[in-house]
Amino acid sequence: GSSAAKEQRIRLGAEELLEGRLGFAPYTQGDRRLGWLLTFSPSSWEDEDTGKIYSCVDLYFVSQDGSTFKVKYKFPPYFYAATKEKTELEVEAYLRRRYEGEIADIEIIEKEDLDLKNHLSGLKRKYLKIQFDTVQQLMRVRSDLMHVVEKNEEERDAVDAFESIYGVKRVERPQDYINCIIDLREYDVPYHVRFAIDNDVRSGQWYNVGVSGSDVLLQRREDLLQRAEVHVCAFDIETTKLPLKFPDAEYDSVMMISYMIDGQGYLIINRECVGEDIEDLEYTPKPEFEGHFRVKNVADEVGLLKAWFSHMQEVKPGIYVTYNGDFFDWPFLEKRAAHHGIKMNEEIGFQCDSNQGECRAKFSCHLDCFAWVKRDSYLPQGSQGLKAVTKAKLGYDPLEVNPEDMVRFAMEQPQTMASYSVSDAVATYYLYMTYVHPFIFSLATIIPMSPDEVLRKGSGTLCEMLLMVQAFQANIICPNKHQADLEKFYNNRLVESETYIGGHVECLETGVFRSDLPTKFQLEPSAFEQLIENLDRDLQYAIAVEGKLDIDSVTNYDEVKDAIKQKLVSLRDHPTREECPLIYHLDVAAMYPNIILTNRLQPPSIVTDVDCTACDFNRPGKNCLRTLEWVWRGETYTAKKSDYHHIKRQIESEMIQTGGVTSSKPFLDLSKPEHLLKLKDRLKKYCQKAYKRVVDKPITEVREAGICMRENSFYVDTVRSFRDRRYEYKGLNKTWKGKLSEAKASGNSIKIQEAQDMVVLYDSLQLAHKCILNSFYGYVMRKGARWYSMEMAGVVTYTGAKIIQNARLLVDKIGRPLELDTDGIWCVLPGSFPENFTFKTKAEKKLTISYPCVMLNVDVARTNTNDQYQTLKDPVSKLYTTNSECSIEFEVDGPYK
DNA sequence: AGATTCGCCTAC
DNA sequence: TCAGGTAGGCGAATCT
Repeated sequence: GSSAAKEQRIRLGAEELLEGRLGFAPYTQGDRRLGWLLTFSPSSWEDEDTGKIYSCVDLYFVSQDGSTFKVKYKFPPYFYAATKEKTELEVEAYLRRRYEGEIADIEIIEKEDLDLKNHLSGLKRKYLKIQFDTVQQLMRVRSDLMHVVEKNEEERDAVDAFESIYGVKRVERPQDYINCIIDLREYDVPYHVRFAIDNDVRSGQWYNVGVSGSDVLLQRREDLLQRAEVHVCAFDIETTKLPLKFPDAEYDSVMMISYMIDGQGYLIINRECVGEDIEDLEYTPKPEFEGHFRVKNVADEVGLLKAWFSHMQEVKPGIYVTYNGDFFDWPFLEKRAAHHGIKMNEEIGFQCDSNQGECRAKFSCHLDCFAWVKRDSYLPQGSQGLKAVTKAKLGYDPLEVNPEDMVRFAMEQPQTMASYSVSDAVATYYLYMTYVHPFIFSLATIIPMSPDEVLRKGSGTLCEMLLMVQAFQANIICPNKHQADLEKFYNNRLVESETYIGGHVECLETGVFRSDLPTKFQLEPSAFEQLIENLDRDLQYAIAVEGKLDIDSVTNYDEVKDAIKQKLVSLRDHPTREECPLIYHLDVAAMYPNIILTNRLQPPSIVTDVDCTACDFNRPGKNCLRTLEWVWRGETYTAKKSDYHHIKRQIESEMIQTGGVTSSKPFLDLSKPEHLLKLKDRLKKYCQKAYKRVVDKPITEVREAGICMRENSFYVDTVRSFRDRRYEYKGLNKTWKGKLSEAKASGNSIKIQEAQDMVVLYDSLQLAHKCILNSFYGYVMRKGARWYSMEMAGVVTYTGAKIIQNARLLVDKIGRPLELDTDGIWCVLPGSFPENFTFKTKAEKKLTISYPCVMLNVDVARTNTNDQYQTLKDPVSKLYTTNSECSIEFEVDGPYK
C-alpha cells in the first residue's frame, strides 16, 4: 500500500498498455498455444485479491502465423546461505523472525559443494534456500546479510588469532544465531537468468504454452527445429553534421531513415535537408540481396520521426537490427524525438541506457550487428566498419560516400544520397539475416539469457553461463566470484602482479620461402634412421588410432610402408641437399580445449595435499592424482615486507583527502579496497625514493599442480559438449562444400548460391564457436570468474608450450622450422620428404594419411596420453573406470606455394 | 640521449 | 554488475 507500490502499479499498467499496442497482449486464458520464445525479461505482477506485488518473468512468444503474445511466469527469486554445521534449523527460525514479511520461504536443501573436503565420498552441504516475493526484497535482505557475513568472518579471524597466540580455545559466547551465518551463495545471479536455468527455458525454442488459473505451463517442443518467422526491421539513419565533426543530436537533425522489413525496403526523406522529392528506388548489389525501396517524402524532421514510429507500431517488429545503433542511431533518434516533445519509449518501447551503451526494449530485441562483428566475426579491428564487413562477409563492394560530402550531396545530388542511404540498410539487413540471426538464436538455445545479452556479453560471461547451467543440473552449488588477493607476498616482498607463462613463440628464420625456389637442407641422418626404425609403429598408430581401422583389414600395408621407407632411406643417405621445399603449417587442432579434455583439467580439480589427505580415495599407490607443471611469473615491489608494515601502521593513523581539498576522513573509515589502493600508492613513492625503482625484475618459478582425476566432471563436460557442437558445424561445413562442388558441376545457379551461403554460414558458426571454446581456457583467469584457477591456465599453456617445442626438435632434424606460435609450426621440408599415402582395406575403404602429421602425432601421444583419466560409472558405489585419453592431435595445412 | 612505459593492435 | 588469457611488435610519450 506504500506509494512505491502504487507507482509500480501505474508503471505496470502503462507497460501492459504499450505492449498490447505493439502486439504482445497478455495470454491469460483459452486454448493451449504454440509459441517460439523470442525473448524474456524480468517483470512483476499484482495479486488482484491481496494487492500484493510479486516478481515474475515476462515471456514473449511468436506464433507460427507470425502473431505474437506474452505470458507472465511466476517464479520466486532466491539465494543460498550456509551456516555453521548443525545450526541450520536455528538459523532458519531466526531469519524468519528477523525478516518477517520480507522472506517468503526458507527451505533447507543439500548441494554438492566441490570445496567441501572429502566431498567425493558423497558428503553434501546443507544450504538455506531463502525465497522472496520480489527481487527488491531479495536485494535488501542480501545486502543486510552480506554485512553480517563479513563481520562474522572478521570475528572468526580474531578468534583464530587469539587461539594461535595463546594456544587455548576461547570460551564460546552464548549462541547467537546471526553469528552462525558464514556464507552466501548465488546471490548475484540475475533474476531472469536464474529463471531460465531453473526452469530450463531458452530463447529460440518452441513451446506448448498453456495457462491454468494464474500458472503458466511450458512444454518444450524439441521436434520443431525451424525458427519462427519473426518480423525483422533493419534500419539506418543519415544525419546532418558540421564539417569535420561527428553528428551531434543537440543541433543536427535526421535527413533520412532507411529500413528493410522482412526483405521490403522503405525510405523516409526529410525534405528540409534533401533537395527534391525522391521516387521509389532499387538497390540490389547481388541477385540474392534484393533491395526494393518505397520512398516517402515528408516536410520536416518531426514528420519523419512520426512516420517511422507509426510504421513501426503498425508492423510491430520483434527484432530491430542496426549497425552500431547502440552508440549512434538509437540515441540520436531518441534525442531528436525528445527535442520535438516525443518520448521514443512511449512510441515503440525502446530506451537508451548511456551507462551501458545499449538501447533495448522489454519485449523486442535490438540486435546490433557491430557487436557480432567485434566478438564473433574474426575480422581484425581495421576491418570492422560496415563497408569492410560487407566486402568480407557478403562479398560485394558497397557504395561509399565521404562523410564530408553527405550534407551537400543531400541538397545537390539527392538521388546519390538516397541510394547511399538505402545501401547501408541493405547491407545491415542481409548481414543480419545471413550471419547474426542464425548465430545468436543458435547460441540463445543453450545460453540462459535474452538474445540481446547473448549478442553483447563477453565470451567469458557466456562460458560462465554454460557452466552454471551444467552445475545446476549436477546439483552443484556455484562458488562466489573470485576476488584477487591484494596482499600477497613473495620473497618477503609485496606482490605487484602475478600471472603465468603463456604460449610459446619463436621466430627462427626470416626471408622469402617459395615452393619453386630451391632451398638448402642440412638433415640429420640419425633422425631418419630413427623414423625408419619406428615406421611400423607409426603406421600402425595411424591405422588404428587415426583411422580407427583394424590393421589386418589393410591390403596394401607393405606397399605403403616400402614407398615411405625408400624416401626416408634416400634422405638419410644424402643429408646435404638443395631442392624445392614443401612449405607446411603443422598445427594442433583446438589445442587448449583438447589439453583441458585430455588431462581432465578444471578449476575445482586443482588440489593440494590438504585436499587429498582428507579424501577417502587417498590410498598408497593411488593413481587419481596427476601432477603437472606450470610456470609462475610475478613482479614484486622493491620494498621489504617490514617497510610495507611500517607504512601501513603510519597511514592507518592519518586523515586522507577524499575528493576535494576540504573533505578528508580517517583512513580507517575507508573501505578495504580503498585502503590497499592508498597503501600501494604510498608504497610506490617509498620504493621510488629508497630503491630508485618501484618493481623488481620479473621472477619466474616452475611449480607443480596436483590434478584430481575424480572430481565431478561438470566443467570438462561443458567444454566437451561445446567442442563437439563445433565439430558438428565443421562437419556440416564440409558437407556443404561437397554439395557446392556438385552444384557447380550441375551448373544450377540457385543451388550454387544456396550451397555457397551454407558454406559461409557454417564456417562462420564454427569460427565463432572456436572463440567461445577458447574462452573456456581464458575464463579461468577472468576477473571475477566463479571458477577461477591460475594453476589450471598455467598448466594448459605450459603443456602446450612443451608440445610445440618437442615438435620443433623433430622438425629441426628433418627440415627447417621457420616460426613457432603457440600451437603451430611453419616449416620447410625437402621436396622428396614422404607426404600423403592411402591405405586400402578389404571393405574397399580408403584411409589417406599425411606422414609428417602421423610422425608428430605418435610423439604427442607418447608424451601426452593421460593414462589416469577416470570416469564415474556408478555414483552409488563410487566406482570409477580408468582410461587412456589423448585428443591432442596435429593437423597439416599445405603444402603451400 | 637513451631507457622505459604506454597505447594500440595483432597472433594464437 | 563490466570484464576470456598471454606473447609480442611498433610508435609515441614519459622518465632518468
